Amino acid sequence: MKVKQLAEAAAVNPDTVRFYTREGLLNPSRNPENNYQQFDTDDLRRLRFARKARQLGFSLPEIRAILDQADDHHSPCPMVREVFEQRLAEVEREITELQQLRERMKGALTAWRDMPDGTPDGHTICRLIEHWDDASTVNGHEE
Amino acid sequence: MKVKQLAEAAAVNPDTVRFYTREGLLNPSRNPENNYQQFDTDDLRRLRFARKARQLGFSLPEIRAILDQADDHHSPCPMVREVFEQRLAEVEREITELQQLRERMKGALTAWRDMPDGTPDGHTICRLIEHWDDASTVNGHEE
DNA sequence: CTTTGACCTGTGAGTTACTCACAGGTTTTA
DNA sequence: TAAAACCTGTGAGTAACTCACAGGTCAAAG
Repeated sequence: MKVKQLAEAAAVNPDTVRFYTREGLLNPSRNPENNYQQFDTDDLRRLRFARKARQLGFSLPEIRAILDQADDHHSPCPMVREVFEQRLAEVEREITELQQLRERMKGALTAWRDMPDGTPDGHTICRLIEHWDDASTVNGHEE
Repeated sequence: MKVKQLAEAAAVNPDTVRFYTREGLLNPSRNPENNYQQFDTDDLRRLRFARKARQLGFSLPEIRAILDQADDHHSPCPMVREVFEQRLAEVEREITELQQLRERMKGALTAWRDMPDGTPDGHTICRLIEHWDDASTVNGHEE
C-alpha cells in the first residue's frame, strides 16, 4: 500500500499518514526502485489504533510509547491503564467545568432576557461579562 | 502603569499583556522619554474583559471586534449575543460528546476489570482500543 | 558613582496535531 | 507521448499564548 491507499483505508488525510510516519508511529519499508513508502496491514492496524486512541484523548507521544512497547513484545498494559484512567478523570473534570460554565451562561442569558426593557444593549451584556465571577475555571487547565 | 503592573493587576503573564498589545486588544500610550508602554485603568478593564471573555470561549478576534465596536460607541450587543449563544450551543455539544466518551470509557474499564483472569494484559486493553467503536466523535469538532 | 538587579524593548521560536503548499520526480492513463 | 495523478521532502500556517534572547533603562545599594 502506498500513502494514499493507506490513508483511504483508515479514512484519514494522506498528510496525516506522512506526518505519523515522520513522528515514528508508522515505519513503512521503502521500494528501492523509486523510494516510495510501502505500508502493510500492520501499519493499517497501527494507524487505526492511533486514530482511536486520539479520539480517547491520548497524545501522539503516548500513542507512540504504547506502540513501541507492543513492538518490543512488552505488555503496554500498565501504562495504557494509567493513561486511560488519567484521561477518564480529565474527561470528568472537563464535563464538570463545562456544566458549570453552561449553567452560568444560561443564567446570564435568562437574566438578560428578563431585563425590564426587553432589548438589552451592549453595555448590559458587556457588563455581564465584565462582572463574570471567575470562581471556577480559574486558569483553564493548569496541570 | 507599566507592563508588569498591569499584568499583576489582572493576574496574567506579562507576556500575555505584550501579546494582547501586539494583537491590538490593548492600545497603550508611550512614554516618549524611554518608549515604555503606559497603561491606564481603561486598559485594565479591557484586559479583564478579555480574560473573562476568553474563559467563556470567545476567540481573540471576537474579543477585539467587541472592544473595537465599544470604542466606536456602537453597541456590540447583537454580535455579542450571537456569539454568546453560539458558544452556549457549542458548550452543550461538547458536554454531550464528553459524556458519551465518559460512558464508553467507564464501560471499557468495567469490562476490563471483570475479565476472567482479573489482571488483563496489554493485548486486552489494546484490543479494547482497537475495537473502539467510533460512532460518535467522528472527527472531533468539524463545525 | 558605579554596579547590580529588576524591569523594559522588539523579535523569533516553541507548544499540539495536524493541514496545506511547493517544487520536483514517478507512474498510470488516455 | 503527454497529461493527470501520485510520490518525495521540507517549510509554513493554525490558536493563544509562553519563553528566550539581546540590548536599553531605571532604582537603590555599596
